[in-house]
Amino acid sequence: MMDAYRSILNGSPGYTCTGSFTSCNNWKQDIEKSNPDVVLMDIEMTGINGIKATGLIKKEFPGIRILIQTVFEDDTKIFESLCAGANGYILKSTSLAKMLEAITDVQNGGVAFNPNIAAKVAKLFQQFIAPLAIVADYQLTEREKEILHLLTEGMPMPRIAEKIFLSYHTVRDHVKNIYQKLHVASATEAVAKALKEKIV
Amino acid sequence: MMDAYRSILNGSPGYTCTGSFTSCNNWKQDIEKSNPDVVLMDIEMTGINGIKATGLIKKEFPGIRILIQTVFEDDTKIFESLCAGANGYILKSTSLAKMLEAITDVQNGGVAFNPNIAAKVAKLFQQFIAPLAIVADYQLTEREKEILHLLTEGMPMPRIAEKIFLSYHTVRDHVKNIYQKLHVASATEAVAKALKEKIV
DNA sequence: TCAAAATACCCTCAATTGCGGGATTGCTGT
DNA sequence: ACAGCAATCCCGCAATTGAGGGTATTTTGA
Repeated sequence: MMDAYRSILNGSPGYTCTGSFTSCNNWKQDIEKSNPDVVLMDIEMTGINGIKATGLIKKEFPGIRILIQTVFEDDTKIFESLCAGANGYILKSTSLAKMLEAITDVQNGGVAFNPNIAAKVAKLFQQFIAPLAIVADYQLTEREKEILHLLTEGMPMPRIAEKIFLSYHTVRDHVKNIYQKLHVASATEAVAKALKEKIV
Repeated sequence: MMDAYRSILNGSPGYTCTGSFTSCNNWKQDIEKSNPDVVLMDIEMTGINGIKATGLIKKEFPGIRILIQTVFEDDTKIFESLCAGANGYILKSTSLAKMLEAITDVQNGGVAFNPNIAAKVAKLFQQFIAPLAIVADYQLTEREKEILHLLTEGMPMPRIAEKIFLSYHTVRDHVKNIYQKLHVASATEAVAKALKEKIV
């Protein structure tokens, strides 16, 4: 398998395989010895897996570009690869021409995704970011926001009163109003809503 | 310009241009009349801009796939397009062959990015999502996680006890242990920590 | 196999909170 | 000028919570 890739790459003008390794156990020496522009990384590996290795290599050699190549198409792996700093994620089923194209793209500073992988990335993006973008407005006054913020720090009302030089009673009144505006009935609920809908 | 695209598409086997419009002011009728598989969307438009239009179309016609095509390459536009539900983002400088390929990919359920756009998407991903992924581990047991979760819903302990068929006392014991493990001293603090560090 | 967890249950007391009232001041918009 | 509202202060009662004690069963790992 490895030798197949090696032959293909070396047989393609413009590409040279500077090394191939079956494990990431000696990744540091391997990288230093073969000195690649682009690493074709397999996720499924004994010992250190490809995603972990990607993180390690990126930390040690930020200039090296890493293209993940795998049979897996699941969200978690894609997610983790992106977090680890991978410069691309292509499936092993990808045609040779596309693979060489991806390597070139990655070497030129781009990031390569299969269209269906890109779809998953976009989906992940929407899943995680879109909820963050909706900032609900409950018309809280400045005081109320201030107190709500201190509540989200876990500060009990007596402490809050001391901190912002208000009477304990006043703080409790503000909290009462906050509950009304947020339609909640307890501090934990208010804090949860504040953090989930990032009102703080 | 528009006519150029129309001719190119109609001249390419497998592609048909069912309509082209200079604004998104009548997007609904336009879509209904032309009934496209894929919309090639321009961001720069008078009236409703392409990103807003993408959001509107996606809401009204979830099945229609939208490929953003623009001269802009800035992070904000890419970010917004993704949030609006775009199925691709390619530059106008993209070659014709690549553009047709992108349209096909998008029609087949994929998402199309130029390699450098994909690089920006990956960067955005790492910027916004990776920080969210650091999940602190406080060695909570299943029960504790369950109860902590209910706390983050704003449920008071007596209700939690009913809900999970435990004695009120037991729930309080678990909560005590949670406080110990999270190094907090109140429900609001625990909820705040749980949500901020997404332990839930 | 045996100790350590996890799980479950119970009690008490003081602190905190939720909720119902009532009151004053100062600013804003009509 | 006056209603409306934010902001401030106060009281009391009942419910909930935090912190301290104690016990027993089951599961789990060294």
